[in-house]
Amino acid sequence: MSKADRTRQYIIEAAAPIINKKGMAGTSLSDIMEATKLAKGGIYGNFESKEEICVEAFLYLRSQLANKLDIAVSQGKSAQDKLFRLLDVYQNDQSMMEGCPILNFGTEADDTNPVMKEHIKKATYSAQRRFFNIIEEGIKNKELSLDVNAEELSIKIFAMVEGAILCGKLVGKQQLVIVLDSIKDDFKRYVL
Amino acid sequence: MSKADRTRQYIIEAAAPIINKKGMAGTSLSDIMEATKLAKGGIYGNFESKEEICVEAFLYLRSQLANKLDIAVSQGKSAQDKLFRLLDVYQNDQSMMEGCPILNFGTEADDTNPVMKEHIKKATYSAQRRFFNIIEEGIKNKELSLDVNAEELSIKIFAMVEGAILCGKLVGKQQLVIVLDSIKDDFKRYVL
DNA sequence: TAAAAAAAAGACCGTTCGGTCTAAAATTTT
DNA sequence: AAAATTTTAGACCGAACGGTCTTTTTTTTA
Repeated sequence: MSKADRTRQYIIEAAAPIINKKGMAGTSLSDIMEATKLAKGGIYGNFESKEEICVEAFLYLRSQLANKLDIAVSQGKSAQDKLFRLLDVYQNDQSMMEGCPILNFGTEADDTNPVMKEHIKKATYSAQRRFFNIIEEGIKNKELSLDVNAEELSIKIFAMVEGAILCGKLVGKQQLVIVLDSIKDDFKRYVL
Repeated sequence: MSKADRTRQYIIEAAAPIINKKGMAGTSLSDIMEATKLAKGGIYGNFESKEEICVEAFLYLRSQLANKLDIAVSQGKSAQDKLFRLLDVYQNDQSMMEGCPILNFGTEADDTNPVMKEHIKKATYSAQRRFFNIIEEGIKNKELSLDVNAEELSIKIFAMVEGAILCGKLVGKQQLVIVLDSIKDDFKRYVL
């Protein structure tokens, strides 16, 4: 790994939380210079635009979160256990404190930035697929009622989680907890 | 209504959809000048900062949407009818096409703009209260099961709606429809 | 309709923006 | 360790930013 590769990664990791918090338009190059303690040359030697940094920052945050979620799922012993552990990451993980990157980047990019939007769309699909896989496997293993529609339910749960995160940020964490708990309660109805 | 009052309102109405779409940081004064066909003096004679325009734009969008939602509710003949009409506005109304202002402004303001955040918090409460009132009245009128928790359910439905709008923007309208339909299905379980 | 008051135009301000480029510094290769 | 290469610093660029102020135009009052 060359010096440049390490610096590039360092910049991404330093910039990502700032961009996630202040938004893409709201984050200036000087914010990134300050966070990295690097001068302009150090930044632009490794990236060709602010936009590229934003894209990489999103991909980084998304993969960080995805790793944690995947680990939580893999530790679950049943469909219900997997789902509950997954939701607990959304509820408690430190890196979620500044909000889900899909939510933060998604609301800003949807109307303005087609490249970014495509990345976010893919991230959304894969987040939904994580729920889908749990449900489908649960059905296959006869843990869950046969009449659950895995596709619809996974989309619904994803929407609730994102809505819950929004409520949590706007009103207070108690609303996040209320919604995530009610996802769990709803899910139990399908467990055989 | 003085000329200034009319111009002020005109600026708000012209700027609001742009700010809703491009974000507060992403909307420049020249964007607003272009949309209003007004010069700087015309803008700054009526507002003292871009921030003030953003706040007024949010309050305008919020009240426009609230009116439509309130009308839909008032036309409903039962708790279920009221809720379904309300959800149909979220699903079909033209002004929703560029996204819910609570979602758009909320994700941007939560970490950066305390004044704005307070307005959004209030808007969130009142959006949740609209669901709450329908549910509580439904219980009172013996249309709904006594064991529904109106507070939790209203928060949950709100979260689902916001999540649904996000999914609709990121992936496609079909996901909005799937989630809103499943809110309806869930609700029917409580109808006596 | 003339005088007074209010509102809008647009030149202007300093600052910050994203981005470039050369020279210096650090790293890598030999 | 010396030479060659890569990487970083930071001065510099034009453009665009939010915001001010004086002048002109429009509206209101008399």
